Amino acid sequence: MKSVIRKLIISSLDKAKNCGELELLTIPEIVVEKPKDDKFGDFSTSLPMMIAKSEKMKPHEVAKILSNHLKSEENQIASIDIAGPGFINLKMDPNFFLSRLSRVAEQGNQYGSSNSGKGKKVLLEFVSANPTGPLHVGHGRGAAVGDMLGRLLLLAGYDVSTEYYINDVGNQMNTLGRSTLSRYREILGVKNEFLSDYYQGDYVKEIAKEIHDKHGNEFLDSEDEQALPFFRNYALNSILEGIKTDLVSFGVKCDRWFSEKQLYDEKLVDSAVNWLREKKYVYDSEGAVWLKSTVFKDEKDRVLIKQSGEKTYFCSDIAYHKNKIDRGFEWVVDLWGADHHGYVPRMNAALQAMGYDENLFKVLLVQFVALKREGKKVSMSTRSGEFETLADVIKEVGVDAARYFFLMRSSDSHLDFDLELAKKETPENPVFYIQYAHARICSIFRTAVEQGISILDYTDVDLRPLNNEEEFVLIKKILTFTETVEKSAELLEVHRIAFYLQDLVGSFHSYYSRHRVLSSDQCLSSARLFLMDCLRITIRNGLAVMGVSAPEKM
RNA sequence: GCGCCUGUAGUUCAGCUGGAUAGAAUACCGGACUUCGAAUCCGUAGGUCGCAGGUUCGAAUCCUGCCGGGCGCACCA
Repeated sequence: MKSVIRKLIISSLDKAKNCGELELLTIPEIVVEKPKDDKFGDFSTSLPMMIAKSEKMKPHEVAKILSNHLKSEENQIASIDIAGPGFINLKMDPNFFLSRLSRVAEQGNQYGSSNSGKGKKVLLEFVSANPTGPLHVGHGRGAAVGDMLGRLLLLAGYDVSTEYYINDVGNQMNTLGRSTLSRYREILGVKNEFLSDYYQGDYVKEIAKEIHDKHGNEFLDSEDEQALPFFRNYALNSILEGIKTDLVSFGVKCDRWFSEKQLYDEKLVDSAVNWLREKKYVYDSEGAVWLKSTVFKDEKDRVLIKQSGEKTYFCSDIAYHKNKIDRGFEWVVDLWGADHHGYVPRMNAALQAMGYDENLFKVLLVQFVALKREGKKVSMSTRSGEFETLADVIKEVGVDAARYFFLMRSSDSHLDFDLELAKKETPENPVFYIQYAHARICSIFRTAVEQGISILDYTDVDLRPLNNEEEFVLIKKILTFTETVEKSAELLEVHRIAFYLQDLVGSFHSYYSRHRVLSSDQCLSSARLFLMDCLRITIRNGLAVMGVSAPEKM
């Protein structure tokens, strides 16, 4: 909607320039806003104040010129005012909104989609939790945010793929193997020490038990080095399967599972290092191989290959990101837990060393989740084994509430997840408030059918009976859905949709309590039903992009 | 010590690429069901936007300093 207004303003700027009334050597970005107070109209722009200085005119004079041109522009504008220090306020003709409302029903499940992403190829990497234990709530937030971003970018016209990077090599895999082997030996009653840096969680015992069930005492006399590969791989696969299952049951879709091991097998890590060496950003020192990341604002140079000859995690991660870009992605977005933020500068440095534009790569940091139960924080630590798993949370509060709670806050703010609140089926719980609205609208349609009131198609319905204030509040909010999606996608800010829905649905409940949709007036009933249909579509599509269900009955 | 995030109503949070009187939810209090779902609505009240300077027509928003909270600063991943 705002883009329509923006076009009108640009057109009147052109006219003013052609008439010689304005010089317009430079034109700033044209900002169209919805004024906070409705009495200022439907749209406003502060443009006169922004260009007054360069035009050497007073804001009011600029506003006068522009508003004269706007007047002749369109019959869609009901009135134009110049207000305050130099705002232009526009009030639109009711038909401006009504004609756009028809398109909502026409688009149906596609309403909200646009081409603002212009088919840009985006790769979203998210979760990528080390396969050394089950997903916990922190991963859950990353999963929910990443999955929603995928849906959001798709809706906004980006060509998006999602990926999970599996760290299936390195020390932690060995530790996992040793942990499992040690538990296995415990089952066999073989004396051995379970070291403090082993993975403490009970899931390791369960995996060991599974191995014992299938293989009995087959590894009773095996030396560590003989047995470890088997235990490592078994545990890895078992945990990975668990992660996949958790994600599926959380409604999270992942297009590709990318293995770190595969990067090594295909020699992509070596070639990335060699490539950087050719570019003179790699040097040898103290028996190790280093990247000159300080050239690109990292605080110190980083080791790629250790004295031992092993490659660092950073090293293969460079190869991975190079690979992403080689696959043709134009925007590479990573979601990381906030505890990895110190890693951002070195990754940026690595990509710049490889010669890529710094806008190509973007890290979105997802802040921590503080799980609360009856006001008390629940602690999370993989090592101690006292963590709250994602699966447990889903089991307790359900997928819808869990996803909604993860998605209702800005990713870069710390999240208090109140388990008791998420479980409540009362209006304090925001997700129920929205779902209830949807169910309530569906109920109106059921009643309409019972009463034999006809539900007209968008091509047949006469919307003119829609004329009260609350109806227009609703209509205007429905019509901002698409731009909310676009903005949310562009800024990678998922929480905007939750706030939008909360606001939209609040207006609905308020409307509902003041006006009857169904009455003896057929024309009025049809028009209002149509409005309800558009609203239902918007709520459903909004919840869908969050991955939350829109129940017809509750 | 250095770096990143953060500080807005009792609480949880929006608003942050500068705009008009700083918003919502929740809690508290007071109202509203013969009529489409009261899982709802309406109303009252609640604020030195952490503090202090600066930039300008205009600052919660940008800059600087300070204070408080979270998280990082590995030849771990």
